[in-house]
Amino acid sequence: MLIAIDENDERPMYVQIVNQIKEQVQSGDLKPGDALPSVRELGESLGVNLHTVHSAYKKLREQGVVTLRLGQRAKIAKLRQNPASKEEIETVLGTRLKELTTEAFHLGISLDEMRGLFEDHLEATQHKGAKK
Amino acid sequence: MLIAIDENDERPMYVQIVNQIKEQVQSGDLKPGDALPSVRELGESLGVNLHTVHSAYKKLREQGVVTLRLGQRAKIAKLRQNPASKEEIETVLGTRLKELTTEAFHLGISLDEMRGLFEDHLEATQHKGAKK
Amino acid sequence: MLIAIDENDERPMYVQIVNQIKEQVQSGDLKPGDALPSVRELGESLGVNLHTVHSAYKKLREQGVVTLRLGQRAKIAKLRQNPASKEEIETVLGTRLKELTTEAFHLGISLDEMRGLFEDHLEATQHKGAKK
Amino acid sequence: MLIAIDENDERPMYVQIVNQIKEQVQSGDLKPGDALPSVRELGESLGVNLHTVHSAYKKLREQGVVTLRLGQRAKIAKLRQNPASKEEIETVLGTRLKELTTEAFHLGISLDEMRGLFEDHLEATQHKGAKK
DNA sequence: GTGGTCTAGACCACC
DNA sequence: GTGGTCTAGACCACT
Repeated sequence: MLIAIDENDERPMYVQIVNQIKEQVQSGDLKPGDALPSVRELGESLGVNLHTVHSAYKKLREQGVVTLRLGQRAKIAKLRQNPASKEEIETVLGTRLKELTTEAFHLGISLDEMRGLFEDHLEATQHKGAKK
Repeated sequence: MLIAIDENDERPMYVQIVNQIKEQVQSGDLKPGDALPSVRELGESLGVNLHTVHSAYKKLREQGVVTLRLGQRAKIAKLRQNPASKEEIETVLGTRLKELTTEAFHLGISLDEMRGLFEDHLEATQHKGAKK
Repeated sequence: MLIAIDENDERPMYVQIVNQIKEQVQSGDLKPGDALPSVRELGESLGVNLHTVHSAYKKLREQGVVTLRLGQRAKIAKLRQNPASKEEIETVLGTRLKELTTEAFHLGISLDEMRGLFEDHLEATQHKGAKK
Repeated sequence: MLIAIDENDERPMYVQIVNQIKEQVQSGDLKPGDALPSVRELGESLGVNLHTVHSAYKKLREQGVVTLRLGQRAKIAKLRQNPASKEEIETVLGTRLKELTTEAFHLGISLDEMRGLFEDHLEATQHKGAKK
């Protein structure tokens, strides 16, 4: 469990924690059934309020990434079997994709360069997943 | 100038305005030199306070998308000629790309499907840009 | 944190706040990681609205001088390691240098006197930085 | 008389006009007694309102750079004989010098580099003055 | 009429 | 408690 708060990242701390845990699930560092550190442990090691860690865990439960049970540690949930509906995918990812390319455009990047960046990223992700 | 505030969109109104104007610059609907509506006009037509529009315009200026000068309407700035540094690109887009694929993973989408979505979006963007 | 609004200074209050904080970072009175007063506190102590302080803090964030995160006090950011590009330096400082000497000329000051003034100022700055 | 409004320069147009005329007086392009273009001429050639040019000329008169007489063109005034008092110099230039070095500091420029920049600028100014 | 600054007060999300 | 957003209304400087 390597989680770190990036001071330069302006997003709320709990969002950073959520994202990093989700990334570790994706990469395979965390597998279904694995226990997460207790709220207290993680809070201490990150130097943040327990409250903050707790709201991160709650968010992860909402998204079906972890399961929480009173008195027990949070556990990574089973991966979802059935993929989201096309509609949901479009709503959640479509907007973000659009914004990503708009952002790229205003940074002066061509669509082809963007494509390259995306491919590189996808490959890196695949390899990372493979080696685990 | 077609801008609309989506009440269901949880992001701040001024961010929605910023994004939509940036999209219109990307699509070619707005070209360098074009004048934007005054903060009062746009505010009225959107049913929001002029200050909200103003903060959107300020954000756009920060990002080099528009130029603001006292006494004159906001104008679309000329497009940046030299693309951002590799570093900046990586910081700004890299993180977002990573999160996008993580999001996709947790929606149960394979990387190949993700690639398809991305390609579709890129093509749509290219055609839109071309037809203008 | 000694900040004061100069009523005779025609520049906006928020700019004065920005400048004074940047000076204190330069002099070493404020160091990376140091927390700034809350917008409410500083506003009260200066006798200005908290929004005025807030817009100063936002400007400082734009310039990379402070980091802002919801729920936490503004903090002095770590100093930039890699200096600005020659281009940026020329645009930002070149114009101001040019105007400074033009101003000096019209005040009847010779370039040599100007040089003296500049040297004096530079030395004063160095000593101030050194003694901290 | 080569004057141009820089669209990227956020300062008021009249300020840009004022500065450019003062620079041309400094460089020797404009000499005491020289007539400036009429408000109408300059306004047309710059594509700005007469009002804007007029307020620039008024500002120049305030600063003793030009003389205005009803029905006549603005004329470059005699250069000031007696330099400004030390006090005035310190008030006008001291603050700006301080801000310049603070700006430089936050751009990651060392005081020595700053010194170099200043020297370069001063030399360029001297040569320009000399060749006229 | 345009953007820019300031005040005032509200409510929210985060820590 | 903190900063972030939004409203509302005032006044100013610039075009």
